Amino acid sequence: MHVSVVLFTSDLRLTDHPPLRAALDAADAVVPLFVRDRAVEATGFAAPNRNAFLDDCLADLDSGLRERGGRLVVRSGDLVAEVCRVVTEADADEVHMSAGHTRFATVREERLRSALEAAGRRLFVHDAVTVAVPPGTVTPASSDHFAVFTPYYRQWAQVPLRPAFGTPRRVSVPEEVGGEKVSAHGGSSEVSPALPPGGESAARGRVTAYWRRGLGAYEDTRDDLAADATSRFSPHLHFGTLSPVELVRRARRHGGPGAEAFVRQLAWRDFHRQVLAARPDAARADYRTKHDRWRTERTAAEDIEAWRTGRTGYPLIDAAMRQLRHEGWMHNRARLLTASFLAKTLYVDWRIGAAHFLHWLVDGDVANNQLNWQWMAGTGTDTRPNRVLNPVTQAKKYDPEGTYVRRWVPELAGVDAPLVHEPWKLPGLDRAALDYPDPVIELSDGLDRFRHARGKQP
DNA sequence: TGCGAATTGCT
DNA sequence: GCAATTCGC
Repeated sequence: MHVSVVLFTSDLRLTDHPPLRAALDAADAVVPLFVRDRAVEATGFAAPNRNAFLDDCLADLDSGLRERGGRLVVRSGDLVAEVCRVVTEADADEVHMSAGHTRFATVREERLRSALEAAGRRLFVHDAVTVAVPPGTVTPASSDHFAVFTPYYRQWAQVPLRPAFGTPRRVSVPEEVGGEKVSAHGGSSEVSPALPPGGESAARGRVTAYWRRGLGAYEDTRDDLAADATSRFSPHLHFGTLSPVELVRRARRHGGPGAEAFVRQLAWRDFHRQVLAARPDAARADYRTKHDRWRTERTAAEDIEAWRTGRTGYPLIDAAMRQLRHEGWMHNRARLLTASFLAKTLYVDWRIGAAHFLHWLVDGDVANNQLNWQWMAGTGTDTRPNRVLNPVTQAKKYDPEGTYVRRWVPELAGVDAPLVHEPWKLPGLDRAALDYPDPVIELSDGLDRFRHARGKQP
């Protein structure tokens, strides 16, 4: 009897899953395996919200497999060692998994390949599972990756997508392979109170609802903070409970300006991945350094703490930072504004902001998070000079009624727009009654105050 | 190789 | 509208 192993990573679904399909085609039985890799903790990118969401994903994957006559095998330890152990126990010939695009993922993949080949087994790594268009598929004439989104997108849009696979009817799993008990997360004090549920079932429910109501209006509503009309697919895309290939295909079939704008945003995921695949160090180092001498924990402790806890005195910034902690999620427009505020207005090292986001975001993703932070900090792929988003101007534009601010900052619940966005302009007595902090910095002198610290090195 | 384009801010 | 930088053709 032929047995193959499907190693699940950031692809926790049964629908449109090329490694699972290939494993089923190659063997009479498969072992669907997930390894809680101890080494992930050491990357510094693991976090309570994502661990809780992951528990939901695994529980749902397990029940999906059980409905099809199988089950999910979960192990803990060193990923390479555990996969080898399972391969031996099941006497499997081959292992199928999807490609990762961080340095951690590619190094781990190579270790696994060597270990398996030494044991006479084969590793198959599948592309186009966690992205629609894999890194390296399209490149500019002069480089191994695109550094500007628009020319990338023009080519990306021309790439023929592979067909989307359906959900397998039956998955038989050999009985002799054992694993840990799988159950949905029980919640803990570390986890955001309004964390969304994980798992492919929840993801597909969200797609159905969004396709019915949200997608058509995406172009017009995606930047409206109060409407909160975005898809909220991001955690599902991060954990792979949704397939990017399937989403792009379905959106294109749907058609219209909303679907087009939505597909364009999905292309940003692939764009950031092809940058990170070519420049893995961009997860921690400047992609294009400007030799900034950032303020740090040591020199800006109070400002950083005010930003983290949502007490900067800029209502929109504070609303967004509180939403992040409460939901483990933040509106994309708010991510740009809070990042600009920390990196450009407070002139704090983007890594400090990126680390805070990765701690709380349930969709926290090395490629998207780090490269978006770099984009906003001016060290990334955006070349435009000194782009500072003004938190008051942007608040009036994207939250004109102040609804978003009042939703997250109860101190300002009784203040109307436009003053809700600049409460320091309220008459003295009204302002004193608010119990809301004064701005940590004047917008006008923000950059000037720190610019002396910024200079080119010889 | 000159030129359009880039999740924009400020006048 | 202009700012004023870099990519990619």
